[in-house]
Amino acid sequence: MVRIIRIMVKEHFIKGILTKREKILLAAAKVFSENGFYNSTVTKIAKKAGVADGTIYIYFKNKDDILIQLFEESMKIIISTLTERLEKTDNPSEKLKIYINHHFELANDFPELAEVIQIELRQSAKFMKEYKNVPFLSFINIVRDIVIQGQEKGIFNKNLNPDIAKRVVFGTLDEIALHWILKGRSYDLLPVAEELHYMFLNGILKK
Amino acid sequence: MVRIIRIMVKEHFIKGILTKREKILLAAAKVFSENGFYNSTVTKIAKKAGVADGTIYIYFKNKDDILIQLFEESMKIIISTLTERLEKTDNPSEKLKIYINHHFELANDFPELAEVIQIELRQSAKFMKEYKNVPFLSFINIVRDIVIQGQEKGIFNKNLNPDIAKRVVFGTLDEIALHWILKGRSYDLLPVAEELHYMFLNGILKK
Amino acid sequence: MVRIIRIMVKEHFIKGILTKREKILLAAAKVFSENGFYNSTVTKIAKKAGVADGTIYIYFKNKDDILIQLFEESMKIIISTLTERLEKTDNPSEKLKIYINHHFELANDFPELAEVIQIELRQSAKFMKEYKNVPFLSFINIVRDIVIQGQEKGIFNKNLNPDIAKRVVFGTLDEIALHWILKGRSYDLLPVAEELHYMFLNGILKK
Amino acid sequence: MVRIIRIMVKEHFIKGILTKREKILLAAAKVFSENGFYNSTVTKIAKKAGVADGTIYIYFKNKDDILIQLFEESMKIIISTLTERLEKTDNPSEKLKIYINHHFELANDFPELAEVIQIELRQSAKFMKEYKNVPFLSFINIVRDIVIQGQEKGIFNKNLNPDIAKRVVFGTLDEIALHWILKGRSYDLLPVAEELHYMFLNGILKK
DNA sequence: GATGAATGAGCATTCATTCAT
DNA sequence: TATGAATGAATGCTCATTCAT
Repeated sequence: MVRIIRIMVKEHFIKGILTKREKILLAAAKVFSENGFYNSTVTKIAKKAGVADGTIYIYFKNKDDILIQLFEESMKIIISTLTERLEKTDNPSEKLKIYINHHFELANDFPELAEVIQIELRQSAKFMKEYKNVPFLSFINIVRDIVIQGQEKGIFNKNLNPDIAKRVVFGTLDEIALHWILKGRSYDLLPVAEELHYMFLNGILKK
Repeated sequence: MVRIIRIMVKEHFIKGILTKREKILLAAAKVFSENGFYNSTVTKIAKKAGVADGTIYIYFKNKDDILIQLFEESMKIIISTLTERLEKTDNPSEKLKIYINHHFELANDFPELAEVIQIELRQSAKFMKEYKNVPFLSFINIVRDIVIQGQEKGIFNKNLNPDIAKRVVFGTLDEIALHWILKGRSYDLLPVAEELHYMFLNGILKK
Repeated sequence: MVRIIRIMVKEHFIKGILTKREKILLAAAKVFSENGFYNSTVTKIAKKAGVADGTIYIYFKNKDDILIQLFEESMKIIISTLTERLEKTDNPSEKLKIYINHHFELANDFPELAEVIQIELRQSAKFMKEYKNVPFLSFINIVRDIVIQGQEKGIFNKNLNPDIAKRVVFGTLDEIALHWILKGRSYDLLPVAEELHYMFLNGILKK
Repeated sequence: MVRIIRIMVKEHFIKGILTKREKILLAAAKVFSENGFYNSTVTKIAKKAGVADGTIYIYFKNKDDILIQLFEESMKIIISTLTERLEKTDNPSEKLKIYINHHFELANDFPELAEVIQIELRQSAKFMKEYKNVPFLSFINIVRDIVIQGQEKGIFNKNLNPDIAKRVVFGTLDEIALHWILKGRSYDLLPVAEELHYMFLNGILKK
C-alpha cells in the first residue's frame, strides 16, 4: 500500500501529461541539485525543461519564486502522503517509525528534490527574508504532534519538550539524508532507519 | 576555567592588534552571515574590514577562498578548545555534555561564524566540489569517539553504530543552533542543552 | 570593373541592412584602430555599435574573438575579390601589379581594417597562441603562387626562392601601407605602387 | 672583427656588473617578448630582474617608459655598431649586404629584443601618440643614405625614390626576421640574406 | 500563451602606481 | 636608494529579466 502511494506521488510528477509549469519545476529541481541555486541559470532550467527562457516568467515571478514554488509544491504532496500514512496507526512509536521511513523514502525517490530542500532552502532563510517557511513548519510539527500524542497516551516521557524533540528527530534525519545523498546514495538507509527509531526511543545508554 | 578559555578564543579574534588578514576574515564572517555568501560582495567585505578591494586578494586566492579559510581558521580553534575541555573528564556522558555546551556556546559567542558555518558551508559541498571538508570531519568524529569510548566502558549500548549516533548528535545540535540564531537568539539555550543531553542518553520513551 | 567590385565589397559592409553582428564588427574595427586592441573596451565597441554590452557576447565568445572574427571575415572577402581580379590575366608581372594595387586599395578603402590587421593581428601571434592564422597564409601565398607561375613561364628568375620572394613583396607592402596610414594618408599611393612594381621586377641596380 | 663587435654589444648587456636599470631593461625584454607588452606585469618584470616593484619606478616613469627606454637604449647600440661596420666599405652594394646581415644578426643574438621591437613597438605608434620614434627613423634612414650614395656613385638606378627603397628593404627584413623568430628560429638566415641581397639589387625578373 | 534576442546593472578580479618604512 | 604592502580605478563578462513578435 505504502508503495502504491509512493508510486502515485512519483507518477504525479513524472507520468501524465506534464504541464509546462510542472516541466519547469522538475527541471529546476535537477538543475538546482546539480549546481546549487546560485550557480543555476534560468537559461539552463529553461533548456532542460524544453521551454524558452521567457516562458518561465509566465509561470514564476522570478528565479527565487521557482525555488519557493518547487518547495511548496513538494511539501504539499509530501505532507499529504505522510498524513495519509500516519492515519494507518494510532501508535505514536509506530508513527515515528513511519515518519522516519517516509523521510528516507523521499530522499531515495526524489534525491534532487531532497537535496534542494535541504541545502538550498536552508540558505533561503537568509536571502528571502520575506519568505516565511510555513510548509516546513507544518512538516516538522508533525513530529511534535506525534510526541505530544505519545505523551498523552503515557508512552513518551512527559517531561520532554516536544518542540525540542521534534528538532532532534528532524535535525537527525536531515543530517543523515544529506550525508547519504552527498555520499552518492551508496549505502542502505533501511537499517539506519531501524537504528534511529531505537535511538530516539531509548537513547544511547546501555539498559 | 571554561569561561576563561572561551574568552581567550574570543580575544584571539577581537582584541589584540588584528592583522589585516584577520580583519578581513572577521568582516567576511559578518557580511556572509548578513547576506549569505552569494549576496556578499568582495567590496562589501573590504569596506567592512577597512581595506581596499585589492588587499583581499593579497591574502586570499578568491572569494571562495575567504569562506574556506574562514572555516578552517575557526575549526582549528574550535576543535582545539573543545579537545582541551574534553580532557577534563573521562566520563563519556560528561563528555557528551561538554560537546553539547561547547556547540551552543559557539553559537552564542560567534553567531555570525556559526551561521556561516552552518548555512553557507553546507552549500559549499555543492559548489566547491574539490574542497574536502576535513576539519568538519574531525569535529563530528569527536562525537563518534565519545560514543565508542562509552561503549568500551560499558556505559553506552554496544549495539549502536557510533557513526549513526554521531550524526544524531551533530544533526540535532546543528538544527537547534541554526533555529536559535535565525530566531534572533531570543531564548536560553542552557535548559535546551540539559534536555538534549537527557534525550540522547535515554530517548523519549517513558521509563 | 575592378572599381565596381571594390564598391560592392564596401557596400557589403556599409550599406544594406546591417545585422547586429556586422554592426559590432564594424564598430570594433573603428575602435580597435583608434585605440589599439588592448586600450579598446567592450563597452566602447558596444556603444559605437549601438548595442548593449551583453549583446556582444551573443555573437562573440569574448573580446579576442571579435578581433579574430573581424580578421577572418575581412580576409574572406579580401581574398575572394583579389582572386577574382587575378583571374583577369595570365601575365605574372601583371598579376603582381594587381596584387600591389589591391593591397593599397584595401588600405585606402578600409583604413581602420587595414590598421587593425597590420598592427593588432601581428601582436595576436603572441597572445593568441592557439590561433593559427590560416587566412593570412592564404593571402601571402598568393604572391608565392604568382612567383612560381612566373618562374614556370620563364619570366621570373628560377633561382629565387618563392617563399622568400613572397615575404619581400608582402613585407614591403605591409610596411608602406602602415606608414601611409600612420602618416594620415597624406600622399598618393598610386605612383608608389608603380615604383614598387618596377623595383620588385628589376631591383635597384642601374641597368 | 664583426664578431668581436657583436660580442661586445652582447657583453655590454650581459656581462659586467649590470646596473639595476640594466637588469630591469633586460628582464623587461624577456618578459615583453614572452607575453607581449600588455600581458606583461610590472611585478613579473621586477621579479625577473630581482628587484622590488617599486624600484622600477625609480628608474622609469611608468610601464610605457620601460618599453621606450628599452627601445632607445637598444637602438643607440644597434645604430652605433651598424654605423661602425658600414664605415669599413665605400661600396653601396656591400653596405646593403652589411645592413641585411646586421639586421639578421640582431634577430639571432637578441631574439627577445628583436621580437619586442618588431611586435610591440609597432603597436606603440597607437598608444604612445606622443612618442615620436626618432631612433627608428635614424635606423631606417641608413638604408636611404646607402641608396642615395649608390645613386650618386652611378651604381643604383637614379629614378628610384630612396624613401620607397628604404621601406622595401626594411619591410622585407622586418617581415622575414619576425617570421623566423615566430617559427622558433628553425632555419638558417645566412642563405636568406644572400638571396635578399641579390633580389634587392636585381629584382625577380629573369635576366 | 510562447519565444529568445536584447538588455544593462552588477561583480570578481587585476595591476599600474604610490608611499611609509 | 630600495622595498613591497596597499591601493582602487578599471574592465571583461554574466545572467535575471523584459518585450516585440
